[in-house]
Amino acid sequence: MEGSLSELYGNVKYDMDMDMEITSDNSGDNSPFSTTFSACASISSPKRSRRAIQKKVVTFPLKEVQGSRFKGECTPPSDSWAWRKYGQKPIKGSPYPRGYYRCSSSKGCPARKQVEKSRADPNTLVVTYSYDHNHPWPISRNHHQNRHNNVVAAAATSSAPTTAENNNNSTRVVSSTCTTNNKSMQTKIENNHVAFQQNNDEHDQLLPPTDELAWFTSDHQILENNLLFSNLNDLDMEKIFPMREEDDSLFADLEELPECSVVFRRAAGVVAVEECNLPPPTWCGATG
DNA sequence: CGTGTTTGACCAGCGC
DNA sequence: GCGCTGGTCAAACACG
Repeated sequence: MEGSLSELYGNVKYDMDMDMEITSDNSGDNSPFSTTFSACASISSPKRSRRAIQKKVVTFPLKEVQGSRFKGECTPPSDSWAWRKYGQKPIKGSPYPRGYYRCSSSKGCPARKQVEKSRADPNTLVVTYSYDHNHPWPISRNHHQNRHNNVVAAAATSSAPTTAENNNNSTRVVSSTCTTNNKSMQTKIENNHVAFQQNNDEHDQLLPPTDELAWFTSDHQILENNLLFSNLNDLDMEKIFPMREEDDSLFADLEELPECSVVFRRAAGVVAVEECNLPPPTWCGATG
């Protein structure tokens, strides 16, 4: 959950150098999460190397975690990634052990994360993600297919003309199909794709624009930013957000999307995220 | 059988 | 060089 949480929620800190820190304050954001990027002393990468690499720290209020399906001591909240625990160590000065996880979504993936309770606040769970700083932060379960796109072009087909941006020969297209007459919904979608474009240089991820709406994939995989729904099972989701017949026609237009595309939907709208001009994979090696 | 967890051992970095 | 600390390995085990 964190990958997206980091971008979608909370106060974000960038610490790209040992002594430099850039803080971005999302004022007005009610998010309970906070995120820190840093490139100080290290975790992982080359074996046992402590060289400087980029890492990202996300804190979760433990009550939020416990309120979801992820209950228990230091169980990390879901980030729609597959993580495999490979170690746990007691940390000096902290009454709580630190769990070590590596990404198991793809063979050879260098992504790591550490999970521990905050020693200062036992009600806070601290998750530290670490990657080689040339690599994007993984966000969705499909990151291995989609991570290598660093430009976003957004188009709301319901109301706005298709726009596209190109950078580094890589393009991502976000097309929003609105099926409702609800003007408020259309406005939200339009605002979303604008925000998505504005932030695309930092968002090497395959997610629809961030908003207060609840987006999830067509197969009811709940997106990371929907903690409220994270404790619902597929049956519950089907009851709450039934796949209507008319949705099939909506998705018919998406048949031309590349195989790596992910379709996000909502109760009254559909967002298709399309990947174009995929460059060769540079990170995990495994792609769709 | 494949995947994930547990846990003791191993090893690199760092401070003294 | 030595010891401490933290990150990783890998065997054993659990589970579906």
